[in-house]
Amino acid sequence: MPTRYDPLTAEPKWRAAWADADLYRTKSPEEAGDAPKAFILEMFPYPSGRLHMGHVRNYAMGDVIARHRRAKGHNVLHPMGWDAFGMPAENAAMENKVHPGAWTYDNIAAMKSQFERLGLSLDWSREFATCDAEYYGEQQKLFLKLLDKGLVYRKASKVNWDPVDHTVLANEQVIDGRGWRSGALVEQRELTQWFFKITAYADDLLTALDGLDRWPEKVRTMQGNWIGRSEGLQMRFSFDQPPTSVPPEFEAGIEIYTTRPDTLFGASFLALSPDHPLTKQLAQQNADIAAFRAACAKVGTSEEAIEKAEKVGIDTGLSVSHPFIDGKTLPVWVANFVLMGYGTGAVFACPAHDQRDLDFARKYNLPVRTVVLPPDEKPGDFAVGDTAYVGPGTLFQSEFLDGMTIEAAKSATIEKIEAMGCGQRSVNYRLRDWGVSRQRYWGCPIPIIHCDQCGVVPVPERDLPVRLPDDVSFDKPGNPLSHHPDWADVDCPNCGKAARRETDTLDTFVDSSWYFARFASANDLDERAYWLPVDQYIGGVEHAILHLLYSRFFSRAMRDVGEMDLPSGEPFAGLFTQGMVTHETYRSDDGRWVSPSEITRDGDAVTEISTGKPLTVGPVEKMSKSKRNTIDPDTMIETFGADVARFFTLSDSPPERDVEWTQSGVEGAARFAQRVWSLFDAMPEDAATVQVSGKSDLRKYNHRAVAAIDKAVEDFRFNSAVATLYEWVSTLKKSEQPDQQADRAEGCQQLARCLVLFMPHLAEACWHRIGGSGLVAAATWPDIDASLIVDETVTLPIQVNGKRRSQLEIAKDAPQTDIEAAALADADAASFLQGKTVKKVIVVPGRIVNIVAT
RNA sequence: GCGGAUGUGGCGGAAUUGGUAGACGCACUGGUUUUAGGUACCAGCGCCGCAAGGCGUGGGGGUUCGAGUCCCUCCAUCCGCACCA
Repeated sequence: MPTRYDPLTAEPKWRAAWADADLYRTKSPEEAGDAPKAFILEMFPYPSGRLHMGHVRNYAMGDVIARHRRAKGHNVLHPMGWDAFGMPAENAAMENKVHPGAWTYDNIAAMKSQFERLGLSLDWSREFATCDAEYYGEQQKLFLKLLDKGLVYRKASKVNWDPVDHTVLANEQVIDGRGWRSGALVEQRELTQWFFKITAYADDLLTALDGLDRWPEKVRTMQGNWIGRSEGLQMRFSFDQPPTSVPPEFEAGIEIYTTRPDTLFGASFLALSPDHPLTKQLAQQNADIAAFRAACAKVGTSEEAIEKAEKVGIDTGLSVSHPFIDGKTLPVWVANFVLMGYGTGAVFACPAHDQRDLDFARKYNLPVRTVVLPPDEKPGDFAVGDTAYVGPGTLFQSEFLDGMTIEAAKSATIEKIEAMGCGQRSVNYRLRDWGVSRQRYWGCPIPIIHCDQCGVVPVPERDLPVRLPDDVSFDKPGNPLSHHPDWADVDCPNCGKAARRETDTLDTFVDSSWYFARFASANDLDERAYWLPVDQYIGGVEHAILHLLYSRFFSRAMRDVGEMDLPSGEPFAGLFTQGMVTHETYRSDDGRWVSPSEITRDGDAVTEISTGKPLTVGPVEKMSKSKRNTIDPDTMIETFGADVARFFTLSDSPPERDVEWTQSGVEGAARFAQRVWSLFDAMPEDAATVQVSGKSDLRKYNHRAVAAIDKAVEDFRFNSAVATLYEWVSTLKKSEQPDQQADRAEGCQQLARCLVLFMPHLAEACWHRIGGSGLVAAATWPDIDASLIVDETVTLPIQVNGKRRSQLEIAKDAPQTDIEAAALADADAASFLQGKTVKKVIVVPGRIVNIVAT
């Protein structure tokens, strides 16, 4: 009597069995012996309180890898924790009058129970939350070590101020001029902030990208662009004015940076940023310049502003001397398109060969002088109109550079400037130092005390961790720590006088920049050198720049302060970025978004259940609360079981691409689960003990299926592995002949051990059903008999003039002449050769035969 | 503007050393069983054509005995960065 598999009763039972067996506990290096280590890590979640399908997909992928490695004899570290500091907890505190800590730990408890229902092979013994004082205390120690090493510093700087969240944002957190969380237009403010000196590693962070061969090309490119290295010349233009007209600090001249020193003879003016120190000085004496600066500040950094920003400027009245042309002077302008944050905040403009400079020159009638001659142009004829020439060519109208290529001219110019002593070859990066001060409560306190006498004093190690106070109020905007009545009041550790704690906390990206190292050295074991780097890291591509770059910086910084034995400084040897889980959207006539749980579908027609009215089916989009197109993992688990939910997220699309959640697709996965069960349910109860030999077609198929799944998992082609599982189950179900039963039993033994990566509970039930010993979750990967993978005979397609016409069965090692003869003798092929002369027969052994005839 | 990817049936996708295009799943069609329905099982399913056959991997061109795969070119979509000198 066939039975049905009931995941709701089976899944908790097998999870309990795994827990009893303590299967997923990480072994120490000593216990592991010669077994290779495998640190498999998925980006740890923010404890929002609810798991979403994106989590399920992410952790299902990591679980496949972890289980695969474990089955292949690796010592696996597969931990989980919580990225627990951040704004949502404070928002909850403001809205619901709950303490951020209580809110966070409640969420963690709720999410952990959801996690447990998924049946992931995680070692929870290393769990921590970044808001645990033990964790952030260690982070404070790290901060002080980096401070000591000069990798942390304080400076007054213009910052991105989020007027809604009342906090500072890193450049990376400003998207289109708006705060990445609040969406509010960001303002510029001048504050004293703590910075991590990520630029100290700019060059290494860039060049080391080449070595990250198990990272997606896309991520490496994005990081490369973000770091943005450029090579050029930094040089000084001296003023030709009498000294009195120039502010004293700038008497030496104006420093500029350029990547096109070859165009120096085409220079027509200098342009200063509105925020350049010289501009500020001049603004104090010149009302027009002051007004111009004010106008630029108002434009801000909003999307539209930059989009339309016309190039505007103002003449300072100053002029500088051209370094190579005696008596030639260049006017100095202030221009809105020059950024203070890049290079020196001042440029020389060569309008003929730079579009921005050209736009500006045309507007203000400044000279345009060409110095690079395109190939095929004659010196007399060549001129630029409204489009600058930026292509290749040779130098002309440039004295000693005439006739040189651009590259040669760059070098020659730099050498000459260096010889003249007014500049040098220089490398510039787009990357800025990382501002980490945040005016928030729910973050890691910066372990610093400000003393009127002693200045900035680190909190002594014995006083760490600097704990967050519990008694805080959120009724005022801004930082609750600075509103606290006495938390900040301390005695200076140096002189003992009354002093004040730093009330800023660290950017939460700091918390996630080294958590992997904490996992590696949990339980007071210093196993960092053993476990690091992470062998396989898996997470969303949205972290391609920030989190991954900061982590790479931190690993280097920690290495350099002796916190981590990781010579390369690379924390993640392998990185995989998975796609999102998407769903159709539904909208009612009156514009409401309608949840998938509130609809019925008949073919293409979708109806809202409550109103009975038709809905418009919108585009497939990332699951989000705002579009109401989310599917709740809990509901799925209660309906189909965790295995089916996990399986579906891996089955339909390649893992790096988005997967569309569909009801019918999930039902297909659920049907598959039942088919698997019915296969095993029809097997003898001792099928797991059957041993076979021989070379039947079914045995060959079984062993090839194992090999195919092995390879697909290895290559992150989970959807292909799933396809093989489907096919394999169908093949085994059809193998009903009496003489196939032993081989079928072997296939089932192997299938259970492959399936356990994807549907661990079901695989366990199947394994048990056929009398498998122990737990299949603890079983080793099936051995493959290599002799079964290769065929003695092969089926070769026969092509005539490149089109497949027939096929032939022939011994694998048949000589080419035999194959050729067999192909020419083939009746089907012959019918296509009538009236033609065979010119040539191409035999690719084991692949194909192609008869060329005319 | 710069950089990166992607483009294959009605849909998601497979084909990963240049060698049988469309595996597997979804949807759909027909059938069997049971039934109130779902379930389960069998068969079919790129396009044109009665067939023989022809045509087919975004468009066009090329290399090759042979191209989804390599080269050139154009188009479309998505993602990232964006006044970086």
